[in-house]
Amino acid sequence: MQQPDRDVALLAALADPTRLAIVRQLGAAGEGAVCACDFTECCSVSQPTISHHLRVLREAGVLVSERQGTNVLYSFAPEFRERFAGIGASLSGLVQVA
Amino acid sequence: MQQPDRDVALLAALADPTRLAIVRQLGAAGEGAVCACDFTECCSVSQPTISHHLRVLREAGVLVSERQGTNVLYSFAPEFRERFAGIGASLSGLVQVA
DNA sequence: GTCGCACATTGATAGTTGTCTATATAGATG
DNA sequence: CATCTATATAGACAACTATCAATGTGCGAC
Repeated sequence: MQQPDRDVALLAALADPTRLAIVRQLGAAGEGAVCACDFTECCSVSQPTISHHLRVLREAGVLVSERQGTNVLYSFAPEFRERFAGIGASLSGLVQVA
Repeated sequence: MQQPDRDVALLAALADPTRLAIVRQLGAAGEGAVCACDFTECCSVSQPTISHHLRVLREAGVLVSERQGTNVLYSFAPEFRERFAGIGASLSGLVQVA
């Protein structure tokens, strides 16, 4: 065991079929935010489970949330793309353009 | 889209501190291959544990192995960089160039 | 052959995690 | 206030996984 690695946490957050489906749905939606209620369709899991996965993605720095009335809108964290690309670069000299 | 399982497996393979350290050490070594015996230093885990992690990375398509006498050399799988970049692209429209 | 080295496999165990049901909170509305 | 809707949290449980000690396998040297 070593000190908490932020990159490991980011990769672990994405390394789940439900969470990857959530993030892909958000990516397909473009730059905008998506209501939490819209994530219940894509994956056949219960609402609390979706909420749990959204929390994991939030705490890993993948997503950010914003209340709007009774709904909660989710969008990519500002630093996410750069961080993911940075991991690729550190792994294999991958060069990336946002 | 249709087969998130392979991508999930790739991300899960990288989402471990020991395995990420292995892959980073390999990335730092440039294009060449690295002997399995050289991975025992970076992480304070036993030899069977390293062997287990190398197997996970191999089966996920991150690394390939090649025997050379009593040693086993590990290097990046040919498709790894492209696959990792493709995941980033599918997530957030990230464009990456190898 | 057999000895020693490098790596892989097995079996067991402790810790982590994804999932559920049940319940709680926050906000809008009448 | 009462109530409905949309998320979040709590607690429990099954499944998975990282790890180790012990053992097995493959290869070169003597």
